[in-house]
Amino acid sequence: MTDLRVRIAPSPTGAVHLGLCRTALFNWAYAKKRGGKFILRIEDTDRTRSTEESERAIVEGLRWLGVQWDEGPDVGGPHAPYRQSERAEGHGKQAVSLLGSGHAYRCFCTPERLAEVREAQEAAKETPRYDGHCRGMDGAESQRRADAGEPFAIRFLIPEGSTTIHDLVRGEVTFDHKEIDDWIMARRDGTPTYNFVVVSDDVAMEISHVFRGEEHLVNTPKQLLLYQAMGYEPPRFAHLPLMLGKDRKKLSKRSGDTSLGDYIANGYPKAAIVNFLCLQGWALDGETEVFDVDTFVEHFDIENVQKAGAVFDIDKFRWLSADTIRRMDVAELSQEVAPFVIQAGQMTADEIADRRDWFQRLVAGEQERIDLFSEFPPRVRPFFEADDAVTFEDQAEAGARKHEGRVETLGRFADWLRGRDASESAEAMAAAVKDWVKEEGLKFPALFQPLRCALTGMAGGRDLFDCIELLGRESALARIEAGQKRLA
RNA sequence: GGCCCCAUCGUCUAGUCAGGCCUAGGACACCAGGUUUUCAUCCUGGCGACGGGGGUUCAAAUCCCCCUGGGGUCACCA
Repeated sequence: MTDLRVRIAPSPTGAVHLGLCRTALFNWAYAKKRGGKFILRIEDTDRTRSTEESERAIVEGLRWLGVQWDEGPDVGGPHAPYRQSERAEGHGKQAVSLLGSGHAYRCFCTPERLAEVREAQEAAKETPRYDGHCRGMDGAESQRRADAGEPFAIRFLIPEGSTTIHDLVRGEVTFDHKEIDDWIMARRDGTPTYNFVVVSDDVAMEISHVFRGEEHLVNTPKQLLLYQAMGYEPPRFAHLPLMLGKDRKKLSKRSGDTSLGDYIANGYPKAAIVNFLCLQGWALDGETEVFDVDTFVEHFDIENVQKAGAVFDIDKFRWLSADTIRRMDVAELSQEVAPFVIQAGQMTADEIADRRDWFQRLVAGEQERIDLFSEFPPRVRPFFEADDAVTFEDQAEAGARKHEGRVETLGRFADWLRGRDASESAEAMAAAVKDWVKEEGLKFPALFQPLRCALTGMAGGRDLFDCIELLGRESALARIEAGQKRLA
């Protein structure tokens, strides 16, 4: 049996799309489970659109996700180089040999002529396709014109017949060759095109399985024919269902954020991103929604991949994020949330380190209240405001003002608080205050709403005695005093 | 439009390949209760689907055909 080798071959032409991430995850998991190799190859055949920056983003993004490649442009490997633009030599030789064997031919048609043909076909409501103008050209003439320096592209000659794909998720799919154009393998400038290099490089890198998005299904017969022409055994193919937007069309920027970077910036935990992506087109057992990446690797099989497209459900993604956050331990969550706090200018990295316990306590109180890391800073804003300038949100202030004796109640509470042992825990205080409220003949909201407003300016949130402890008694008392004035 | 793919709750899906265990299971969302100092968490319950029509069969969500619907693709992009 030949070695199991899979690859992901992204083109570095933009942000790291979630679809790429999912395809990478599926390929990687498949290889990992079976002891195969996972290869990263940069498909930069489009020199004008490819950028180094994008390549860097892909390498960083996929690495962040946790998929590790055994061979790639950054780590090298036995089949280097792993950047297609650096493999031109092999491509050129193959094109020439295909020309010699009659599987390909020179096409001297100008882009202008091709455009005219296409326009005429469209006007006649025909399917646009190459009209085969140069297909039957005499070999000698072709050679003569080439020698004379006339520019030409190289087209692959599609023979008569049909091709059947044995797709691992879709079964057999047959294409009549009449439907396939004599496609261009090499442009007039000599550079090879995708359908050509992808086959050439997959052969060179001994790729055994090609798992990619469904949009590539119709390319597959072209590639299969090329494998045949070159005399190589093709890999096994599997076409993954597309990830769809709310509009049920291929997920694109129109329907929302599509790049990995967007979700990282929005504070989705890595585990949630991975988990969610795994659920797009695949399910563990239909019952278990939450699982880690090791479990995914353990259970993933290409045969169990869904055929129908999967609509990207942001609500479920968000829920998965929230669930992941709730299950983290506080130290870990603190670390994840710290960059967002720093970015918001609330604390510096040093301050976070110096006040580690305080910070973790701050985080612990929000663990069940945030769905995304990015939601943390706005929720703890009051803890970074001046005691006499806490931002009162409308709802909080309105709630506080409902209570007639609010100013007096706050005053009496302040007195009560001053009388408590300064080292008393928040838990003990919370218990004690209930008795006090009863003694005072108050209802809970009559104290808690004005108090919460004075302390945090918010209508809801963590336990108030937790707030007091976080603030420190002095600051808490200052806020109550300021609140008495502001709520008068 | 041609070709190709697909079709279970609004969404992600289990069940389909090996027809009966399915009066179709889980999750998100939504609704209603409960817990709670608020918010949130959490718990309980509810709503909710085999696109339609023909077959095959004792029996079909599962097999076959047609229709309908959705998607992909038709570049000297990948």
